Amino acid sequence: MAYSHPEGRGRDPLSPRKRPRQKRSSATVEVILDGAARILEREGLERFNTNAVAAVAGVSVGSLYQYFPGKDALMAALVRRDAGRFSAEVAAAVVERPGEDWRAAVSRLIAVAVGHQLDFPNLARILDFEEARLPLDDETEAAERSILSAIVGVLRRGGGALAHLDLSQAAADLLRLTRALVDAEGRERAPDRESLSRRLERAVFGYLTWDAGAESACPNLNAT
Amino acid sequence: MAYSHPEGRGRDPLSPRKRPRQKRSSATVEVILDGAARILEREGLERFNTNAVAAVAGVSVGSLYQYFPGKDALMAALVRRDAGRFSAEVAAAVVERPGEDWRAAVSRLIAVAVGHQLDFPNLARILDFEEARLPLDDETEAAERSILSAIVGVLRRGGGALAHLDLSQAAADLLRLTRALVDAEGRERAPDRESLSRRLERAVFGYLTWDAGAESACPNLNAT
DNA sequence: GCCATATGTGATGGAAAGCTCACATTCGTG
DNA sequence: CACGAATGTGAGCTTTCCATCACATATGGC
Repeated sequence: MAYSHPEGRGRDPLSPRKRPRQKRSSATVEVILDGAARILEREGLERFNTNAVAAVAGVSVGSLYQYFPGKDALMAALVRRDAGRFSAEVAAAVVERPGEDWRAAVSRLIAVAVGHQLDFPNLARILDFEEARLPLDDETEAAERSILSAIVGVLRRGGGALAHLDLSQAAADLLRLTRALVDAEGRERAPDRESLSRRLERAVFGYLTWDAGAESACPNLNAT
Repeated sequence: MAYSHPEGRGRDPLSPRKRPRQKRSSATVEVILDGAARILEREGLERFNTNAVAAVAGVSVGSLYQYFPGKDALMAALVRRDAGRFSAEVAAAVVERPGEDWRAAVSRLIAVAVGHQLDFPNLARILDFEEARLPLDDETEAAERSILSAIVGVLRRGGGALAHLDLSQAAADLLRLTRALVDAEGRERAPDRESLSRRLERAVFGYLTWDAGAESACPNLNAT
């Protein structure tokens, strides 16, 4: 269910080469993706090559090339898998609880981002970087759109308080901003999820609620 | 003045191999760095290799290897040069104008970041990415520290309004957050400096002034 | 168990990139 | 201009890695 094109034997260097038809081969594909993810997390982009991935995955290069036409296709598949997972987590987080404030949903989104990216911080950073380089396939793009519209949906619950914002732009900004701070925390020797979450809420709610003209109307904010 | 070690012929794979002694060779080093920057900006990390850099720079590979022991040293030199430049721009921006509000200095910092990163957005993004991988030399690290402490210095002028913040942490967060949003804007087809600056001010001042408990005390911020 | 198909293997061809070295050229100085 | 030192050159050696293919093994329906 993760492959979007028919059996196009074609020449698209990013689409998977063929769809696994038996359990065995689906398992192989998963093992390869896991191996690739592991190398990116532990060794970095530099050591990411098809031979190393196959070796770590415990399969032969030949098997890898049965399913992926090249290195970039493997990368694209990783991006797609990750985007899909993140999208699903986001979708789960934005389900509205009865009577809750929209801010609660935003906090859950922050928690999802932290949980998702901080487990494999190097991998997350590399995928983020590579995503900018690779032409995204339909599935990945759909996942990204789904993430953004979920965020927009939550912001809409903010009603008048956020009426002055371009919600699409805000969603995109908040996503990038969050990823950046989580990335940075992931590079620390001792990432502190608590501190990070507090700073993220500050950044996110700050972005959402700051009003250029309102400071002077709010004495507690600019006590010089 | 850009090289920190004596004539250590040693084996440090990141330090420049030798210091240029004549004008001619200093020019060569500059041309090489410019070529490297140009390739990163226009072709990306993938096509960044010593042969291509030498070709674009109009020198032979041999010349390149006279001054840089390897590809990573070249990259490190680019990072160092960029960090130095940015640090200088920041230092100029934080000079206090008589009677000005600290917010004016923050705005100047934002403008500096935008100006610095948006001219060569791909290069900026790649250098940022690679900086996380390379062990930074003393000079680069000093430049980074200088940037952070300049920011902290500006935040100190905020006085009581920012008293509740960990200023070092805030400076680091704001820098990362700003870089992330500028990067993203740089990838757009038609980067909009105006819109970007507005959103950056929102993000930065929002981060600085948001107070978890203050919303309900400020009616204009949460009109549901 | 048999066969067609799917899947797995890894030696190997070939291309790309890192880097060196023997030699050529230019510079600065007397 | 003469000479040593600094700098520049690029063919080509070496290493790394992408990718294929001829062949081997496994699977599932009959």
